[in-house]
Amino acid sequence: MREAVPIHRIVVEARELFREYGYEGASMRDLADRVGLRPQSLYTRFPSKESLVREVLALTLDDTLAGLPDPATDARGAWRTLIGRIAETFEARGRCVGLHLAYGVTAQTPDAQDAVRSFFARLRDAMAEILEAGKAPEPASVAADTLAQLEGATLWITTEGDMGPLRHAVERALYVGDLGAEPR
Amino acid sequence: MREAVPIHRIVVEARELFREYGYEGASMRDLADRVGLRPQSLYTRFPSKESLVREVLALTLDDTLAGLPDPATDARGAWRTLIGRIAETFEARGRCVGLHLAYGVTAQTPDAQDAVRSFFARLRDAMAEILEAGKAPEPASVAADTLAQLEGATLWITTEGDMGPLRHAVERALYVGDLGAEPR
DNA sequence: GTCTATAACAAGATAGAC
DNA sequence: GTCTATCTTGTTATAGAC
Repeated sequence: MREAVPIHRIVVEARELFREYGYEGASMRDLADRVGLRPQSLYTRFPSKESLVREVLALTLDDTLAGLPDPATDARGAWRTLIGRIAETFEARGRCVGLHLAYGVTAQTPDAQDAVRSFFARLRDAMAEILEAGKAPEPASVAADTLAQLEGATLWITTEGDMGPLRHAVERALYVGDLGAEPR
Repeated sequence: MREAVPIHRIVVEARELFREYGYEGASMRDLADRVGLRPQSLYTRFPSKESLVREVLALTLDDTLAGLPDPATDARGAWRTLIGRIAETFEARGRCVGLHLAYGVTAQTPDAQDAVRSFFARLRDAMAEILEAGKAPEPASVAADTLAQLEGATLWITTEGDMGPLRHAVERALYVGDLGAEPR
């Protein structure tokens, strides 16, 4: 009897595929190959390819937000850690799964579309909460703008391997999160 | 004998499909349906689906840059017109074809990948040229950052229909292009 | 240039044995 | 939980008539 493949492993590999190839470009066959299963065996763990989107984004949100410093006592540290995590992932992987899925899922997969919307809304809200705890003005708007700038910078990583725009986006992000800290 | 379908029409419809569904998600059958042809007839006009990427992006670059004010005599006007065109397209269509293709084409379609890289490099260079004519500092870097910020803002249009981040990105873009104009 | 017909293949998903 | 086998559909692309 063969060792059962951990579900976490499947979701992690699915994330790699979605990030690199997008929703349409990722196939259940490729995923099965990566985890050493037959394609059909995936369907005993997940009802459909579409359902993988929610799993992938739930894992990613958890990776991003778990164990952050408490915004109430260390808003600046929470902000810097969060921005750092996002930027590190973009640098290491070259792109964002969430953005690829945001562009890649359509009304034909409404559950996946909802999962994407929910993912970004939660991430933005977590960012806004930190900014608010740090007494930054317009936290919701600034959170959305900051996330957009980080995401947009992945364009240059993907097309040219240029990390410059991401680094600039990180600098701007750290600056807006510094309000309330000692003056510079 | 039936009227021949203009090639421009096919490329325009291909652009809509690529923008909405991405490279993998767009099918030659869908494209054929849109222009009123059989899928097979497309192959007398284009050697492959991959070749459409270059055509679509060439058309888009032309739409974006054609007839701009001369940067040498009106850098501020050229910049404002260019940013306005990009932003209008993003607002009207909700997303950017170029970004969808940047994420969506892989090493398996190297010609398409090169077309995407070339598209963004040319657009950035055109923006940098305008900034340089307007005596803005670090034109190449600022051009790349500006384009990244506009692109990133489409995340919120796609997921939530929120135009706020795009409008903020436009404001920042117009600000950096105002250097050299009368002080504010 | 467009058509009909078809090739050659890969996709997501299901049934039932072990 | 994983397997073999199979179904159904959709994909890009080609051959040849008109």
